This record gives sequence, C-alpha cells and structure tokens, in this order.
Amino acid sequence: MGIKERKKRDAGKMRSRILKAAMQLYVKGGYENVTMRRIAAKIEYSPGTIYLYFQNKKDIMLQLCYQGFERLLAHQDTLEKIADPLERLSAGGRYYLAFALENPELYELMFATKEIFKGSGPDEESAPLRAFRKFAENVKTCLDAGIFSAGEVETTAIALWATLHGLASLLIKGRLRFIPEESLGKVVEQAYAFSLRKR
Amino acid sequence: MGIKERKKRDAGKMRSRILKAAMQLYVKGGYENVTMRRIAAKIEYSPGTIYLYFQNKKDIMLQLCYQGFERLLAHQDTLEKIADPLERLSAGGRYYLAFALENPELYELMFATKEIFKGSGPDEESAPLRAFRKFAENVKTCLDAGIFSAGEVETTAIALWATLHGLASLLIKGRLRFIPEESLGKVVEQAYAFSLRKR
DNA sequence: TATTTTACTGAACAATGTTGACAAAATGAT
DNA sequence: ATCATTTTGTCAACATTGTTCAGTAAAATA
Repeated sequence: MGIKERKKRDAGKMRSRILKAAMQLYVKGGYENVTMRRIAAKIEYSPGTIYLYFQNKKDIMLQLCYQGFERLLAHQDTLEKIADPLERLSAGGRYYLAFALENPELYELMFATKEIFKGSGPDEESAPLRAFRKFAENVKTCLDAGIFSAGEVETTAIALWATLHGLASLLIKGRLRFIPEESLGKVVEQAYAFSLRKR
Repeated sequence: MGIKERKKRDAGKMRSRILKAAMQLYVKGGYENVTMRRIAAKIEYSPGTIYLYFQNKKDIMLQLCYQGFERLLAHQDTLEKIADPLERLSAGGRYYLAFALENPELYELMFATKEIFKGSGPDEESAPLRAFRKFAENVKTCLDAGIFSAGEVETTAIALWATLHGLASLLIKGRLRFIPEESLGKVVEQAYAFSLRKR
C-alpha cells in the first residue's frame, strides 16, 4: 500500500514547487510581486489549485520566512570550526550581516512576519529560536572564557543580537545612507566591535 | 490678493485632514486598513479627490512616516534638562523604546519606508537625520566626558542606535516572546545597559 | 466495468489603487 | 452683471488583487 505514501510525496513536491515559485517571485520583486496568479502561471496550474496545498497567501509567505531562518541556521554551522570564542562570535556577526545584505528582501520577510510564533506559544523547535540558541551558545563560551564581564547569557546574547539586527535593518532600509559609501563598511564593523569589545 | 494664500491654506487643511484620517486608520488596523476609499469616507469626499492633494497612497504613507519622526524628535527635546550625560543617554534610550512600544505600527512604518531618502540624496534636513544628529550630540557629550573609551562619535552613536532599534524591532515583531513576560522588561533594560556600559 | 474519491479548473465575487471624462464652483476679465 | 477660464470635486470604469465554489476530468477502488 505505497499509494498513500506516493500521494504524500506528490503533495510535498507540489508544495515545494509552489514555494519555489513564490520565492523566485519574492526575491525578484518583493511582496507585491508575489501573486497567486503569478505563482499559478509559473507552476502551470490554475490559481485555485494553490489553495489545495496552502491555506492562503499569508501561509505561503510564512513558509518562505521559515526557509530564510533555515538557511541562516545552516550557515551558522560552518562557524563551529573556529576555535577562539571571540573570533567565532565576531565571524558570526560578520556572516549575519553579510547574509542580511545579500538577501535583503528575504531578511526583511524573516523579521516582518508577525505570525511566526502564532499559536503553539513559544515554540521551542521553531527555526528562529534554534538560530538564537546557537548564537547564545557562542556567547556562553565567551562568557565562560571571561571575555565579557559577568552577566546573564541570555541578556548578553540579546544585546548582541539586537545590535546585529539593528545594523542589518538600518542598512537594508537605507537609514545609514548619510554615511559615505566608502566608509560604511568600516563604520558598521566598528559599531559591532564596539558592542563586542572586551570589558 | 490674499486669495492665493487662502487657497494655499485650504489645500494645506485638506492635506492635513487626509493625513489625519489616514493616521487614524493606520494606527487602528495597520497598512491594510488604510484604503483610499476609507480615507475618502472619513473626510466625506470622493476617493478621486485625494489624488488632487497626494500623488498616490505611497505618498500618503511617506508623510505619515515623516510625522512619526517629528513626534520622536519633539520628545527628544525634553531630555535636554538632564545634566548628567550618561543618564541623559540612558533616559533617551528608555524613551526611544517606550515610544516604539507605544506606537508599534507607527514605528514599523517609520523604518519600513524605503523611499524616505529617495531623490534629494542624503537630505541633511530630513526629520530622520535630525533625530540621529540630536542623538549623536548626546553621545558626544558622553565621549567628551570620558565615559566611553575613545572612538568616533558617529560610529559609537550608530552602534547604540542600532542596539535600540534592534531591540525595538525584535520586541514589536514578537521575536523575544520566548522570554517570560515578567522578566522581559529587565532583560531589555540590561541589554541596553550592556551596550551603554562604561568601558 | 461501475462507482466513488481525489485533483483540478475556471468563472465569479468583493475589494483594491488609479485614471479620466464630466459637472460644479470659484475666480478673472469685460 | 455676464461670460470665459481655471480650480475642485464626483462618478463610473479599469485592471489586479486574494479567495471561493460549482462543476469536471482523472484516478483509485470495488
């Protein structure tokens, strides 16, 4: 009785195709460019079909949001090999900003979606939370190594994350455009270093 | 020939009425709640009339965005009387976060609008930039007083602003909801203090 | 093969932003 | 005051949007 399973697989494939099409449209032209009809055209089905696989457009965007966090999480794993705690945290910050700037629309979506935690309360297994936990681990090794002065891990991690997210957000939204292009990179780097500095 | 002036005034009044109606709709139900037809109904004119006073909906939202910065700027003035530099900066941060959390939709709009600097290059007189300059002044007094270790004013100001904006954004978007409600306030406060700490 | 279940279509609906042809009102000139 | 012109406002229309639902074709089951 492998029919049931094949159907499951087919449905999964369909969901993937829809999400892939939606993502392509999104990175190309932002939220307004993602249209049920355009998705339908891309996958060569009628618009109504999409509603057999997703509740509505919001649902689709939410899945894209999750995909963003998954990608961020995947790249975080590559930091494991850096031994020095502070250097690892620093590299993590650099990567975080690079990710945000290379995928501005996606990053925007990842933090624009309010419903991400909806229902299910503080979902321990959600990708965003897992990403934060990993980041917090790096912070903990720094604290244990005495690189920062005493303080709660979570609080310190939040402070650093907020700085990174703030920088990413301000950069993406062009709020730092008053800074000359050529010095922007250095300023941002130093700004994060300012938060990261040993104390 | 005061007719010309009266007409200017009338047009200004009309623009104000439209913006007021739009703002009411916005704070009540966010972007999707602001509709040309709803604005028109509120001011008791036909939808087409709005286009005599604003280019399009984006234009209206941009003006609301500016209004947000003006309000933030106005409140910043009340900090002047705090003598101690660090305390002033600290109070400024507290106020910034309070403003963001009391006007979450408005704050969102203030930083969601990409077109804010469009054209006119780095517009020295724009409200957002003025708000930053004022903030940077406070940072400068702290630096001059030797409260922070040496560093460029602009860079330090950006680091602190990024932290504040990051915290505000994460809070508004519910990204810190995994923290128990009762400890949230303290964590956020300490997180900012972490960035602000004398070093 | 006949029947039931599933997958899909495509037309329809209400709502959106925006435009442009027309009417009304205010202003200017004779 | 009367006529012409410019400014203001209305209304219907258009193209698109997300979403639904009565039908239909295809596939699975009996």
